[in-house]
Amino acid sequence: MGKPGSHTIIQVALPVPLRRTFDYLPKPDTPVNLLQPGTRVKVPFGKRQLIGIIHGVIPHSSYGDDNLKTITGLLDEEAAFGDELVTLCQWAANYYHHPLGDVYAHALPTLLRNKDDSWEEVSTRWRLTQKGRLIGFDQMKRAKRQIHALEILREHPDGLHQPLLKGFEVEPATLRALQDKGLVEQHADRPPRQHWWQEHMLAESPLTLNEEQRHALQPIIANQGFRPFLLEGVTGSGKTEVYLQAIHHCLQQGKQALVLVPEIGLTPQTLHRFQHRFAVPVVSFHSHLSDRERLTSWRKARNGEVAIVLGTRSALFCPMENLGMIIVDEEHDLSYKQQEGFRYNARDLAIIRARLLDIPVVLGSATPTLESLHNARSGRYEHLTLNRRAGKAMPPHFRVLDIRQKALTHGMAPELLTDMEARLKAGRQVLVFINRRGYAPVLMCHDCGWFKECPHCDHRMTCHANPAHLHCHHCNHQLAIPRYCGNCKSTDLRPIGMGTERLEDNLTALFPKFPVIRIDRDTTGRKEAMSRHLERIHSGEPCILVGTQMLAKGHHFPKVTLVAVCDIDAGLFAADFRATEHTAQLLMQVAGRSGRGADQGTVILQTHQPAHPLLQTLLSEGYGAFATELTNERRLLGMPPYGYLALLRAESSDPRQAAQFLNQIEHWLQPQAQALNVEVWGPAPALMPKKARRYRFQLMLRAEQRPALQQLLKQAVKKVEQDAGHRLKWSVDVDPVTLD
DNA sequence: GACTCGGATACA
DNA sequence: GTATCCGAGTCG
Repeated sequence: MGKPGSHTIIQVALPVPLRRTFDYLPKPDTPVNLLQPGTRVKVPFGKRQLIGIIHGVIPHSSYGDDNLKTITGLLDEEAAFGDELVTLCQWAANYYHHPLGDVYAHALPTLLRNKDDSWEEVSTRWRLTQKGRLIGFDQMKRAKRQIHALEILREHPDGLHQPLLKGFEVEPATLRALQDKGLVEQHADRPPRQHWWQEHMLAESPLTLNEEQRHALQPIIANQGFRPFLLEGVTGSGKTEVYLQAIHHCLQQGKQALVLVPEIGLTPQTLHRFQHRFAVPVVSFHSHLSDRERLTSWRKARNGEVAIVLGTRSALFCPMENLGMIIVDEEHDLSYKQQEGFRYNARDLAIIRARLLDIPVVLGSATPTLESLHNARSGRYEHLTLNRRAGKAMPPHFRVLDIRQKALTHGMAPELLTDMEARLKAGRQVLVFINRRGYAPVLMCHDCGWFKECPHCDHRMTCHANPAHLHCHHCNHQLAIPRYCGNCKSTDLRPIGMGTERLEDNLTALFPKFPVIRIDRDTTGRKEAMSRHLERIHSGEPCILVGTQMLAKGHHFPKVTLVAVCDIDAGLFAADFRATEHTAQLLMQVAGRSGRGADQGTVILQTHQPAHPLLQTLLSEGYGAFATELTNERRLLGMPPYGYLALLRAESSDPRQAAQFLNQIEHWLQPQAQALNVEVWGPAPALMPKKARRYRFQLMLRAEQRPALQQLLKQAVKKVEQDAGHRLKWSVDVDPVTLD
């Protein structure tokens, strides 16, 4: 065990927006083998003390060995990250062109990022010293409390924890006094780790798989080593059962499993399903946990105390002692991509992590992204399909309802209302989907057409009724409802268009005998609110569910036999080139909510574009054919999956500064871009040019090959880092999922 | 990102 | 002469 000599320099990655590491000297007596990459250290940085991560150990610093400061201390005896996570973070920092220290910071639970306590669970016990065991009480004079404490501790030779001692009426002050006399001492010990492994893993017997499911499961469990699978299964085809059995197989090999789910897909039901199936411990890992809870889950996963981690995006970085399989459910879901700061895609990093560990990874979806389908069709992923709904459930029946020239009641055609009424009277439930929160998307002056725009964004304010106010959904700005027009002073202001709140009101008026349950971000703000709604729905009473895409994900409503999509048209003509893909995915998701019980479900789509080719292909030939068509379109445009994109965004409070800056970058970049065969477009205003008082512009980079794009990005980021002033906020987005 | 420094500006 | 704001530079 060597001591650090003059040839030991530690490179530390710090949580600052700088794309380099900083060199430090270790403390003189630190054993070199403790200086492992991934270990947390506290270091002086300017006037501050920061927590950083050891990146590596080198013999000499290019900064000059004599110019270095010495670290304040090592925080962990064992690296917080395992080797594979260190490599994963480095890979990600490199690929997403994000500062390494910040990547590490994202991968650590908050408590470890900001506090310098150890991640090891250490509890201290008070116990007697040799002197304390031998001392006679007559020597203690009048210290009655101290004698009492010594008596208690003599009865407990292994020592006692502070809280227990409190129960024996021993105060901390007394203990400290005894400690000063050398009669008692604190002894740190680690509670014994309870390893998850046990003979019987299952708490309930697995369902019997149908032939399709068996065919899908077989290659996953037969596989040794790294292999990505795309499990494409229509809603209700029993993907989860395949996951569960694949995981069971993995556990039997003595290995843990990591399951990623979308942000709003991690319902208590999902967790319960896993916990009911397995007798071994399952923990969840998501943003609703407190910092302390997150640390506990993290530690248990790291120590091998749990068999399965079920979590959202950030769970990808959960250290696991012996990970054997990763599953990414609903892989098309946008929430896998972080949309600010470190803009990573957890689905893509899951593939990388699996490759580093040489284990299988399963991406599952009813509506895979074009990228994943492309990878599957080209053989990079193994393509597994489930086309039949499991059990008795039948595929839903789609009906396109042409609403051109039709008289609509609150945006709903007469046929739709008749159908709804019939189903409700037959004791069924109906789901009405509308992807707009609030009462109405705009409050407009009937005399002159004026409406209130958000003072900070290029966007109209959404009208909310309960409580009554105007709300900007982009920057959260809120205002009272104006009493008269800001232009002509007329008092005739009218809500135009339909949101969930208004639809709820209207449906309550139309169907007074049936409850209307609205589910959107505004009605599920509190933790229990959602589960209360869900309980009511699952009680099975006939009712109408009104909601946004929150309703579309992960839930199972056996009594719903009709799903109505009020307005699909908006999604068909959005500016973002991925909008049609996302609309189709959402549509299939919503449709999947119906008829999951024994009755066949119906999906009614109201549209002014009944002949729209997307709708035609999607409904008559299914998602696969639709995806093929859209992929061919993308091929002609050179867009993903036939090309790779990156965005260089910049925003400033000055309307011109960001555009000018990007213009400069674009000029500087152009010659190199041409040499690398990368196209640089822009700068163009972002889809929402003004958001939260800032003016936003972006450069788009497109390449046929990833390496060329990466190489250009590297140069671009270096240049931007050099040139961008402090007033300018900028970011890189590799493989953006939205252009906004 | 947090912090310091120094020059420019404002004010008594 | 002193207080204050802002941009630039630095962090090992």
